[in-house]
Amino acid sequence: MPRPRNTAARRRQITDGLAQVMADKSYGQASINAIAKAAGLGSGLVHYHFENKQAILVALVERLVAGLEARREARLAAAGDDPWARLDAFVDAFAALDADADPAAVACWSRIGDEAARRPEVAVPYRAAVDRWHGALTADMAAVLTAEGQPTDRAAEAAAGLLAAIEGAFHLGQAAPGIIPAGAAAGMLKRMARGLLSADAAEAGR
Amino acid sequence: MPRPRNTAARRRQITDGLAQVMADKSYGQASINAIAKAAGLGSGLVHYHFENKQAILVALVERLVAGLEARREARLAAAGDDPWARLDAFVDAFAALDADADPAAVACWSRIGDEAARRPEVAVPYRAAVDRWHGALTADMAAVLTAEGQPTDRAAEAAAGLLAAIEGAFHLGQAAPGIIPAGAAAGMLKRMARGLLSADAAEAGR
Amino acid sequence: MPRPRNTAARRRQITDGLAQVMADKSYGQASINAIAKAAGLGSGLVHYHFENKQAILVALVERLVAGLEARREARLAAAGDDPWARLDAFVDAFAALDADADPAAVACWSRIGDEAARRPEVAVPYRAAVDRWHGALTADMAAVLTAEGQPTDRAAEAAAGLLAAIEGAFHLGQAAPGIIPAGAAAGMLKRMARGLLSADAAEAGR
Amino acid sequence: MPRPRNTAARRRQITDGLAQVMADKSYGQASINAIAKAAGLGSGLVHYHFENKQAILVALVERLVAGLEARREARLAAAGDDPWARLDAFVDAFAALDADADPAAVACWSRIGDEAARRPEVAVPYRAAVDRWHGALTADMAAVLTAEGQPTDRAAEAAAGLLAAIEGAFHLGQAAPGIIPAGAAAGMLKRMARGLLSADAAEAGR
DNA sequence: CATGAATGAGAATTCATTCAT
DNA sequence: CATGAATGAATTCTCATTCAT
Repeated sequence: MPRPRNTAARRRQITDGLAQVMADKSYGQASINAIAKAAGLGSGLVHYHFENKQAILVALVERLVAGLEARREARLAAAGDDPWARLDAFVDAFAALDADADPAAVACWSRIGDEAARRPEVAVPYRAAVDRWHGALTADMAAVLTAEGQPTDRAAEAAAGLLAAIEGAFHLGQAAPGIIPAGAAAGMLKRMARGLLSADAAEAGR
Repeated sequence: MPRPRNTAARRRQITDGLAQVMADKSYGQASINAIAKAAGLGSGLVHYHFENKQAILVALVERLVAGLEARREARLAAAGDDPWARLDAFVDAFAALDADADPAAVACWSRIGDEAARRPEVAVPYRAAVDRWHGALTADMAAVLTAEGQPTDRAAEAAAGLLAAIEGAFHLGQAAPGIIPAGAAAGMLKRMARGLLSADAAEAGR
Repeated sequence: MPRPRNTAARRRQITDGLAQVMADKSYGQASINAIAKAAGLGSGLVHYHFENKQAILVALVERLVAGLEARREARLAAAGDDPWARLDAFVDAFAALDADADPAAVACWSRIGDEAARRPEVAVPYRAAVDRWHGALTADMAAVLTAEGQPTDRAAEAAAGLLAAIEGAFHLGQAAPGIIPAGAAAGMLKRMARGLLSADAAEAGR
Repeated sequence: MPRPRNTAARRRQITDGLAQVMADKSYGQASINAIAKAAGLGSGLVHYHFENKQAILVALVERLVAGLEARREARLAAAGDDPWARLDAFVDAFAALDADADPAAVACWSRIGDEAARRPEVAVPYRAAVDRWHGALTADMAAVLTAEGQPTDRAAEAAAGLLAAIEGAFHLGQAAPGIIPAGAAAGMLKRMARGLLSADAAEAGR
């Protein structure tokens, strides 16, 4: 009659705690004590459930990625096969993160890329997600280009551009709040996507 | 006969040191000792020339901003009054940072927005620069829209979108190297700018 | 119907676990969790069977001592009353620890003296055993000296010397493996014992 | 006009502090704070002068080894070429450690072998010293055997035996104080050396 | 008896900042 | 101005011990 296992719930509490702290502080400033306090747990328990601090960040990245992908899946189901609708589903999945109930997630995501650039363990799930998204976007964009009778060789680059714009919207939203009007992000990103795929604009930038 | 003043040179050495260290580590991980070593100076000297560590970051932000604005000024002179050329000058000024000799500056800039979001002192010069650029871009974009007979009310939002995309290109370049093909950033950004300003795309995103 | 008692078996499992862990780590580095894992038990159970961590070490010392004395008893039975044979039985009992199946015990023993020097509770059984062995050795050595017509006043000192050499063989075997050739320890120790008891060598060291 | 360098003196203070603490506690129990207090320094300074705690131990080992070798050199000069005298010089160099002013060094040395067995960095200087001493002892013992017309093939093993006995005298002196009478160690060890080299004893241990 | 979660004190280590020279 | 030593608080991590089940 041992105490029932609750590792999954505790790990979730702790990653939530990190997300809350990272809404105000950087990952480096998020002390284990602050995370534990935000999670309502003793500090020793954090290291009982996680090997080290970085492992919490990795788990948080995995959770945020899974959440984003779940949002996208939900919207893709409604989009059917229309390639523009599929692109919009992608953008909306990210923009909805902003609109939805989890402001901590937004603040975190804008910081995670930087941590990934310096910490190989964090880079693994981050980069895997980015590559997955880049592949999916490239396919959707190629479908758009094909439907419009254009060559598809610019699809990968255009997908990278849209990813960059999405990431940038998160970052700018954190670093310079108010510059992007509330609710404007999704429309902005869709217009940029259209610019990336437009035949007219193809010659811009030589 | 007083020793000749060399404060300006020393401050430059030290901000350079910070930039070098921040190419590999986050600001939080950049210790004063590491900065001093990268600058080729004794560690005690750092606090003689700077009140505290954050002041170095502020000075670095100011220097990077000044550099970017100098690049833009140089290109604007060549652009004359053509509004599209002025927009391209903006994009090129940032993209050139990438192409130019200073990879440390690129790595730093992608990190500075995050620090600005958490540190009021850093936010001051960062936000001032972003606001300045946003105003200039808004004006340039309004000029484009006017020239094309469109209403200018979307100019501010479009300017925010382009800024976001520029920032995003820096961030994605650091966090997921290789996703954006080398040399492709400027063209990508210009196409996105055209998308933001296109009459056709105006209805995208409802 | 009460659950059958298994305390003795559990205590044995746990002291075995400590011995295994101490073959690789020092006592200080042997955590309760590691001991429990090596014993194949849950960590909470350790403190059910032992008051505290040090009690495990004390129990282990008692077990190793009992094992050594059992080996000596077995060999003494074969040695009869011949004083040289009794001395050899002592040496062989220790050297056999080395040759026998329990390398963990060897590694432990070389560490236990050090712990005994710092922890009174551990010192109690350790010191008692050493004193017992010293007394037995002194008697055996006195018998040898008497048989050879020499005075017995050097017996106690000689016994201490042999004990030191035995301990030293364990320590050196751990700290500098290979210095003592495999299988050479027993012969070496017996020759040293003869040196300690030799009439010729009596004047050495003034 | 910088503050004068005093790193060497500080490192010496700190290794002395470790030696003092290790007279009462094991290395594992010797906290940085305790070492710093024993050295009369702030705890932060310890890590300014040493990379980490283990580096202090390594430096201490090197210092103790150097001290022992200096003692031996001094005695060797007086011993001339007489092989017995050279052997006695070795034993006396170690036994004098006991008699001399530094009881902390004795307590440390008895512990260092154990640490060396578990920590590769500590093993390097320890093992190097042991190998050096083993080589020197082997040569001296071979000279003795040659002078007495015996074959020299047992010299290396005899040297290992004497080293073991010396180490054992340190350990037993710590773990069971009083067993070895004060001042008796050197004579004991010399008699054991004679036993190891005696023609009569050669057949002992079969 | 048994399990594994929980606690909290203490350990090593880092580092911005201050100071003596 | 400049150097590098010194300080002490903060941080991550470990772990014996206790507890709920």
